[in-house]
Amino acid sequence: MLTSPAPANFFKLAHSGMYNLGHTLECGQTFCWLPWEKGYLGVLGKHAVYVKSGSGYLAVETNPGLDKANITNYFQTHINFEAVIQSFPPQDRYLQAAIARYAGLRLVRQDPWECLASFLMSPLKQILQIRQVLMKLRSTYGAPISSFKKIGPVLYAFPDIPTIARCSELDLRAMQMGFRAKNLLKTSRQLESGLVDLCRLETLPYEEAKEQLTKLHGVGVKVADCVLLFAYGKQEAFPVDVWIARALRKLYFGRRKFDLDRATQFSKTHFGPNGGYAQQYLFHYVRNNPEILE
DNA sequence: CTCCAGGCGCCTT
DNA sequence: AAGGCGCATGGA
Repeated sequence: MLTSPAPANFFKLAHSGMYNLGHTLECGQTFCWLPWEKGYLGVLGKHAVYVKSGSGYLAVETNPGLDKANITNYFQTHINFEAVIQSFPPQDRYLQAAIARYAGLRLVRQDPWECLASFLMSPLKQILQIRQVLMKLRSTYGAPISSFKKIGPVLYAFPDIPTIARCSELDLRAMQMGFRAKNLLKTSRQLESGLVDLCRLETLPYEEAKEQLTKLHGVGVKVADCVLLFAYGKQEAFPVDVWIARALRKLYFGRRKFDLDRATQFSKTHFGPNGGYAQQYLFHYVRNNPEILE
């Protein structure tokens, strides 16, 4: 019997406000989407996904197994995006410039384990290298996925916690992750032992969820904030990395004393409860226009 | 060649 | 409590 191409399901996700897929999928919140034809090719759970922009909607093509709720949850097409943008201080010319330049950059809602493992790779590594490490991890330890695209890259699911936990540190180092191998391995084993329950964090307020995440080896406040923002939708999470620290210092603090606590406090009073969204705009803005910080 | 990358844990004072 | 230091690897 001849194998026919895997069937595909189609979804149309309407959204209000702008939605720029390029800015959204290449701003550094996620690492494994591939530009493909006129959209992006990626994986949600165990399923291949192809997404492209329409006028006022996202057109999504998947192989069977994902329903519309799964996909909507990832792309967050249901949120009131205009309200988020309008919650920011109108007199902040830097943030407003970032919002204008990268209009339609959205936060998505990632799988917590994949997001956590991804940002465990981030310390002292460039985004390009993070992508490469994660792609190699997927193709080595992830389950291959049948794509509905006749021609295209082979896709792999993100390896689950037990799969990583069974690896040795040397196995993981072979993925070029260097000293981060121990952090990923130890965290996977801590999660398997039940030290932290990633599912339960969904129900906890921001501060308590952060306390849980930072119990994991290799997870400090920055990585925890990324996971809280990008996987749990805690929009008050404000990850302070080298770029954001530079931006805040240069653009907002002037000669005032700067440290992590002051930065966090500033994010609350200046940007408000959607500070994480502002952070991602500023991050993408200064990273792509570093002359702003000169 | 040197410098730096979406930091963190651990060790000193 | 606060500050210093090493860490793997590769791109610029």
